[in-house]
Amino acid sequence: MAKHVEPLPVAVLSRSERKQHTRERLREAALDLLSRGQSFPGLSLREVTREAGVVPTAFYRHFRDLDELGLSLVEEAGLVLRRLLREARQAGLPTEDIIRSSVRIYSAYVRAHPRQFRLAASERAGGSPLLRQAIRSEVAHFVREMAQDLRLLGFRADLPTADLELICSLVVNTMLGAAGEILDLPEGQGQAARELEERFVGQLRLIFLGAERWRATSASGP
Amino acid sequence: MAKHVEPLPVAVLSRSERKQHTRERLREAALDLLSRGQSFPGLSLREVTREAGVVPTAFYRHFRDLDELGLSLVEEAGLVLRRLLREARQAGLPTEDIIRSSVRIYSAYVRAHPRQFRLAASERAGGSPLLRQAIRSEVAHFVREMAQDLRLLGFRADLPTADLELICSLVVNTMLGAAGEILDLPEGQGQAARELEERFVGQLRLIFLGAERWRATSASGP
DNA sequence: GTTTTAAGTAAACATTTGTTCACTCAAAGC
DNA sequence: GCTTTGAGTGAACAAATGTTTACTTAAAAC
Repeated sequence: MAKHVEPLPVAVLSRSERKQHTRERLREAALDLLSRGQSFPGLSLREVTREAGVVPTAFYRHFRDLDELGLSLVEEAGLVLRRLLREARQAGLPTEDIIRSSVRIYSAYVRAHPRQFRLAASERAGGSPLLRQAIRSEVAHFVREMAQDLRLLGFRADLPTADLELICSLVVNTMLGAAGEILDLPEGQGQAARELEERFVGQLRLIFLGAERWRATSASGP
Repeated sequence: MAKHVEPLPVAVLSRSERKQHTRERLREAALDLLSRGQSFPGLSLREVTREAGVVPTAFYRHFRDLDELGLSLVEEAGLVLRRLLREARQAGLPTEDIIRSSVRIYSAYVRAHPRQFRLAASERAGGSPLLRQAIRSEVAHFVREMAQDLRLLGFRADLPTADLELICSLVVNTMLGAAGEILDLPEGQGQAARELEERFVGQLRLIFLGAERWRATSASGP
């Protein structure tokens, strides 16, 4: 008749700390379910609370409904994305083959944050209209930052910002598409992973090849 | 006390015709729900049968479960996609600005088959693993056909097929992404639609600019 | 030390879900 | 014409869903 295993030394936590902790558990639970093949509109509130080890009604102490939880997850995914950019910025430009090494780094980063990338990649087009819109807005934000970075790097300094953003938007679309496929690889498929990476490298190369020859659109003049 | 409105002159149909007809109603119902904001994993069997005007149990006379229905929808979407290619082939090359006019045609085609394109665009990354895989396979098929078409048109005749497919895969990714956004436009937003189209045209231009300069990968030699 | 507050619990609810079973009844097969 | 077949019905089920309502109980406020 073991009643209840005390999950953690709980007494040391303040009330608000405890609250934030279960809130986190709920978010984690949803993320786990999502990366276990579920998709967001297929989630149920009770499922999430069950996974979090919490009674269903406790959910309402933290979120109005599942959509609100989802939005907070999207926000976090946006942070993860932008952190990627920041790290890439600090790493500076590698010497040799910049695209290939970027893809390697990106690939590792995706695998290090599978749940956020799966969320971003798979609910970007599917899912509830609310989440979709939120993700689009995060992606747009990311694209703007990336374009700004290209500008700081002096890449195609002659182009107007809108053109740089057009290029970056293409890159990001390709990146997120690749993320979805990377995460679908049945782990340990080294060969398939390498082919995928090869294609990804090729596509980015193609894009930048186009970007180098790109001539400014007429949008900059009256 | 109106019992039941006789929906159609039913007596003239043979048994198998009637069966195929309700099967079609079920598929139509699912497509309608999907393009009304629902996503596939959020669909319920009863919901579909309700929309189709049929009792829930009738569903099992046509499909084992929702996944089977979904697969048949994906198959149809694949047909629609490939029909697009065939029509483009017959239309031949327009004289002036080939990319812009292609985008116009594509855009109209997407709006003419919104449900199939929404399915393809939104369940390609999200949704159930089964549907996702099926859609990926349809898309791959489409990419191969498109590459073959480029070959027949004499575009970059020097490149190996794998490279043409790499290019086409990039194009198709961009196309499907654009389809998702086109369908999300709150109808009547002419300005937004034009901006979207402009970006779409730009990205394709960029891709083909890169494709023209592309140099064959080393994969062709031993 | 007493009172207040609020995170989490427990029970109960009205719906909705997927699936079963036995049934009708009209077309198809003979 | 009689029999067989099978698409669609209707009732019933166990299970799961979202949400409300009243409750415990320990930290926070005084």
